[in-house]
Amino acid sequence: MVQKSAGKVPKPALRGRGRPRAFEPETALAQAMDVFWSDGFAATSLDDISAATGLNRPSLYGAFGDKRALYLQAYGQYRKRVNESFAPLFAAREPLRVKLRRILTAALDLYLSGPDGPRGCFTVLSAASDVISDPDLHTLVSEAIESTDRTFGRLFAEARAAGELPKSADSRRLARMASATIHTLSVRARARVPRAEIEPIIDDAVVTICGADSV
Amino acid sequence: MVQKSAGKVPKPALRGRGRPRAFEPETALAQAMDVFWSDGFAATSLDDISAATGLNRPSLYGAFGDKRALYLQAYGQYRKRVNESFAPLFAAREPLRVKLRRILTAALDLYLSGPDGPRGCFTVLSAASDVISDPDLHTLVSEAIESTDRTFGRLFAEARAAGELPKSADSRRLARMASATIHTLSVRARARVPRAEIEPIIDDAVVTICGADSV
DNA sequence: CAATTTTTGTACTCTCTCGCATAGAATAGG
DNA sequence: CCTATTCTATGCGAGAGAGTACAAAAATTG
Repeated sequence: MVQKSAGKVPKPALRGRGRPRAFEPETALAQAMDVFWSDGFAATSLDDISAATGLNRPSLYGAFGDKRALYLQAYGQYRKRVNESFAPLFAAREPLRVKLRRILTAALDLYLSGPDGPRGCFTVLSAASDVISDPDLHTLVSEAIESTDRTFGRLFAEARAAGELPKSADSRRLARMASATIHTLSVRARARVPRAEIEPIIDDAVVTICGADSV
Repeated sequence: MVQKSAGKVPKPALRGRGRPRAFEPETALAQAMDVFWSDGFAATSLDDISAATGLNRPSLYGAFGDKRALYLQAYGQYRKRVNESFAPLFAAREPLRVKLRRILTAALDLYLSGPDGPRGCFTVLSAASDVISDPDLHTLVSEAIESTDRTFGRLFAEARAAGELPKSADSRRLARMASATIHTLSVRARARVPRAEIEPIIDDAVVTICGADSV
């Protein structure tokens, strides 16, 4: 079996004694993530992942452990990638109103993306999964939710300090509302609500959080 | 096998020719709903449902059809029951602020309830499920989301007509925000966020929608 | 080149699960 | 009382799925 990705050669660095891996774990994990993200933990078989990655099951076990461990690592990679791709949007030097709109629109783009239709937010899906009763996944998901709240909270706190929000603004409260927007975007995207019906929600959130000013 | 419910005797009305049912379909459906609601479609086996209802699989097939049909009917019953239990809250003659708080609190109560920990909203779970690609379930879930939006929309339109909201209020926009609150409550409840950390979100929503007035 | 180590691929086992076939039980009609 | 009809219960069969054993392959080290 051969990994189904571009002909990237696995980094030869740090190779040990035996036969070298014929695949990049990062790539395989990304491909596994795609399947779990579409179908969820229970409905995804290791054969599905084997097909998606081009690896056979023993290689998957050798590299990642059992199905549960693989899911946790795939979800971990999702969080890492999402954090990396959103960080510049949060750090941008733009008016709050513009920045918030860009962030929410990027989230909607992400949730509507997918090879076989919209997939929503992997964190929301993981919370909905039956595996949420697993303590390790529960920890990851809780952290993800809190992290989103905190990241929005910092954004609004800084905006208030910069005079973009009234002094009376409660940054944690605004952050919870932004997170709520994220969650409703995910639910509606996954439910295949047409994009045109979802986009007004972004307007709602921007107006509610930043005020009904012009522009 | 005997149905595991209180000793309710099945209604003898409308019985046909052959051997009568030894169980009430409504009760069995409610028990099946409980299992699906906790674990989702894929992670629930018919043996799980058989154990929960006390019926054996052929009886389930005879009464409801296959697993997918059973899920659809269980979810249908969920919607029916939820609609029935929330209707009086929407119809109550109370100030909007009080009414909205009662509705959102009842939703949170529902989402935190469950024999084995909080379960969230069945509609959100169904949207997150892999079965959302099934056209029939997709239709039911879309209807449920729209129905919630519309019900809140009517509430706010009437409140505006009664002078409880400013004439400038956009009832559909406010309805989307109330639905977003519902969705974030579900996600956080299912993720086992402690109730005390979720409740402020209800305050946020009431303030955002009804204004920051006293009381 | 031989020995060692690690990965790969095939094939296997064991369990779970869906759906159904079939026989027995309970009821209504004649 | 006998037959037709409908439900219950045991259990089968085919298949999917998770995890692993084992041998072959590919690399490093001496």
